[in-house]
Amino acid sequence: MPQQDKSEATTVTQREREPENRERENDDRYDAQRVEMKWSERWQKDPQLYAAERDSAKKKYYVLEMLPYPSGALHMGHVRNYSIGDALARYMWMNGYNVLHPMGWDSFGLPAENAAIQNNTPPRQWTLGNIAKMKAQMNRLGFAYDWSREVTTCLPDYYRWNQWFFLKFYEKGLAYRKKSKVNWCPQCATVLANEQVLANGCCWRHEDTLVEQRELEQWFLRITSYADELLRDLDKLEGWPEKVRTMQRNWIGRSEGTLIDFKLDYAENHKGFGPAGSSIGVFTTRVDTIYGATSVQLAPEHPMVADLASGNPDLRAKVDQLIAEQRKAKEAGDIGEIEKHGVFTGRYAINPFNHERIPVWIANYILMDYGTGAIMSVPAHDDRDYEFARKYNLEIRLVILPISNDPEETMTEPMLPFTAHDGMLINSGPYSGMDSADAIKTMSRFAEQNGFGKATVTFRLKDWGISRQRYWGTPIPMLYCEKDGIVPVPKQDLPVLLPENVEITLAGGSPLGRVPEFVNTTCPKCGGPARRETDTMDTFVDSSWYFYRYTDAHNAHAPFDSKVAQYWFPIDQYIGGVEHAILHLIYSRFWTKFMRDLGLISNDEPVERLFTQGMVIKDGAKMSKSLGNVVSPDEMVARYGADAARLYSLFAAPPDRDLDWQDSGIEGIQRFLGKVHRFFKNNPVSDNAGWQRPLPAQLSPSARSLQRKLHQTIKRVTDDFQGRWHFNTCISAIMELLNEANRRMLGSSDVVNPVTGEHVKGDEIPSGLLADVQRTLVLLLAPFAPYLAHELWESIGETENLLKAPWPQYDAALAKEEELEIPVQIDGKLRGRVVVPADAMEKSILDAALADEKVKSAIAGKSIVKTIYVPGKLLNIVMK
RNA sequence: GCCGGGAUGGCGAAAUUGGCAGACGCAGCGGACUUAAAAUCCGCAGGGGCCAAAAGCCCUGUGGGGGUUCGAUUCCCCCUCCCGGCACCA
Repeated sequence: MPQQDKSEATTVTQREREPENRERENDDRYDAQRVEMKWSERWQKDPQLYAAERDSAKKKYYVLEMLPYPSGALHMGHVRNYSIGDALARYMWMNGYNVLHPMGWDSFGLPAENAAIQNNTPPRQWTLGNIAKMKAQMNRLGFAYDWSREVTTCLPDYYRWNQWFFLKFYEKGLAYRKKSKVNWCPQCATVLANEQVLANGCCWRHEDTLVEQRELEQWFLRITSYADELLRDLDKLEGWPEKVRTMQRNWIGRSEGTLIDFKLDYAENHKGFGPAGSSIGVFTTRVDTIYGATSVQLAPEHPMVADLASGNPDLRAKVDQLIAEQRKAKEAGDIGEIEKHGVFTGRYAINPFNHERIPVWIANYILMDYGTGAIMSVPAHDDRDYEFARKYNLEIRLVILPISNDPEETMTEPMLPFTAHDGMLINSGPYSGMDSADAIKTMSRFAEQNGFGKATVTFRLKDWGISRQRYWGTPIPMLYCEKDGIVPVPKQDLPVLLPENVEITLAGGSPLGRVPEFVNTTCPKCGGPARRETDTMDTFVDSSWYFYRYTDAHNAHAPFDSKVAQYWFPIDQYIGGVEHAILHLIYSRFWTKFMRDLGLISNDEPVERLFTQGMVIKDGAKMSKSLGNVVSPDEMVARYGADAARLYSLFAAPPDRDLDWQDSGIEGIQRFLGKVHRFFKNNPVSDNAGWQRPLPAQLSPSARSLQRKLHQTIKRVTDDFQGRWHFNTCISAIMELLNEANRRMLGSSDVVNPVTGEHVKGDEIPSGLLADVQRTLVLLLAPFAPYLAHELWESIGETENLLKAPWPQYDAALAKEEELEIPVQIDGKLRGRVVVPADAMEKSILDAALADEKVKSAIAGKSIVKTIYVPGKLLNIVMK
């Protein structure tokens, strides 16, 4: 093998550095570092290598991995994510698809500002430096990306289109301003992100300063306008994990119910009503229980509370305490377990159905941001209301009885609270006797006809607040003019550039507000002085549509060309961590629907198939600096090579499960790669061998068995790619093929035993079959271990580009077993085995089984009741 | 508390989901090669018992308990523990 000699020569310098290696003239260890560097250099010289084809007649395939935040270095989760995507991209190339496999950088965000303060480096410089480092890591790992389409979200040629989209949202009435709460640290005098608020509610930099809530005017996108469609279309996403669809369904949280107005009792309000008005709007899904309402409960932050507490410092103080309890529970994430507290306001409201006067309470378990922030409390038919009523001795009134198929049970008093939805009304005036479903409809209609309510649908989903009081993000392209008010930046003036050389401190509010040349501008309407918006956009804006930009990454006139996007979309396979199951994936879906309504695209959904991979953990815990269990990809690549790191991340667990990283495991993979390499080196195929598949009739039983294994392996690997993506079993199958081939070749006269040097005469493996096995091994390995695969491909004299070489096909007839070993069970217990021809009938198998000594002794003295034969699998004889 | 996902040898896992439990790999043990080691190759290996040992045979075993079935890791009911998500959603 001439290539072998050449490559030996290139390692001379390395050998001189390690003298003991000189003795290893016959050392056949695989030098992964040398081979990988060689190919990496070659690949990077050809920028067109992984480029998607334009105007291709092939079928398209868009495979995408979630783009990383350029934190400075890849972690093992990235390696796993990209190894999955890269294997798929390579497999699809080999199957003749026009593959789009791009990569980019989600490069705006908080860490760049933190780094700027710590290292006194401008965010842009820090970010672009990290991108360069991580890109080099990706190239070293051998990921096949079309870098000509690279998207970097922090650059103006990308974020100008964020601004463009924002103006489109504004034009369509889907972007609006409203007051909203932010975390405010009085020491820093600035807004904090949630992650900058410690668990005890204090500032991350001032651990004894309590974070306050402040109201600021902020921009919102009206995602709720699409709530119904976002929910409905989840049913169409059959290529998504059911888990993610369920999570999104719950997140959108549609519920049908009724709005009912409870008027405050005027007699109690002789002073008149406050700014919040004279009635409390309540949302309920169970208007049928309204005759059982014995109080109205307000969220502590409900506008009415301010009216009721004005001039009542005692009440005000109690309310403030409820607010504090609620906030604490929310921050700790256990709002579901809050210890229920409430306070009676001293006022009453009127139930519009029975004109009953019921007390108005304020309670810490009522949330302002769901429904109307007020409920009617029906203790007999709601768990939480029941618990609250028991605690404060409020009346509990039964108004629903169970309906049962068993007449005995119907009309008996149920255990309280009785929350089933299919009951019958009692004590409910004219509605008594109706079933719940009918009553809900009839009572909603009655409320609507009488002007005190209506049937309605509410969502848990809230509008998307996109304003951030930070520097490193897309400037929101809006102006504030004294004369004309809020004025959008004209589209021809985009992009609104993020100024450079801004001093980043964490104090004093939004950094852009301190740059006069940014803030001060002129109004495009009146020419008078105007102020720019100084908030920037949430980085989820960037990631909501970046995958469209990949299709046309250098378009200077539009976010992308519609025709080009139409060709590539929807994304055929999207791969990423399950932590993005809600926010990123719901915003992306929203953005797609908005773009469709603008006429930019014609798909309703961005992603056809979604795959959520498991986490990479170490010693049973998530990798983190504080635990000291971080595994660095660079170190793994330096020690074992990129192929080994990639292969191990696919082999150690099925990709949807968590992966517990073990260094000893990757050593095993390194051994396997060396074994593959040695198999080729020890079994060179003579030049004229070719790789025509030998016919089975020409083969000895031993050779035939190797051929069978070969075709079975192709089938297993192919099936797993088509189906469930259990790459761990794909790789096991390839290992088995190699083991089998090694065993057979060791017995073949073609080769000497590498250890003993003996020639062992055994079964002849014809070189045609050997060539077939070697060629197929390379092809099967190509998606998983591209470096070694390319090296071996070249070493067997192939000149075609392995990247586009056709994926091997298996022959079902050659894969079929000729003989089967059928386990024989007596009463379900294994008692023997018989070897039969693959096409044997049940009768002959039974005869063979009954002739077996062990079976004979097991059935002695009993009689056969029946036999069950599962073709090709098992024979069970049932005795009596 | 709710929703979702899990639990299989010393470890990661497999059994394409009613049909031989533990493929493949790690760690381990024994052997070959070597002055020795590394590397490599071959073999053993769920647990327990019968047995001096081996061969062989038997019992038992997929978080726990029950059920359906000729047969259950797989289906049904109950329970325990672990991971992820969350919003007491009216």
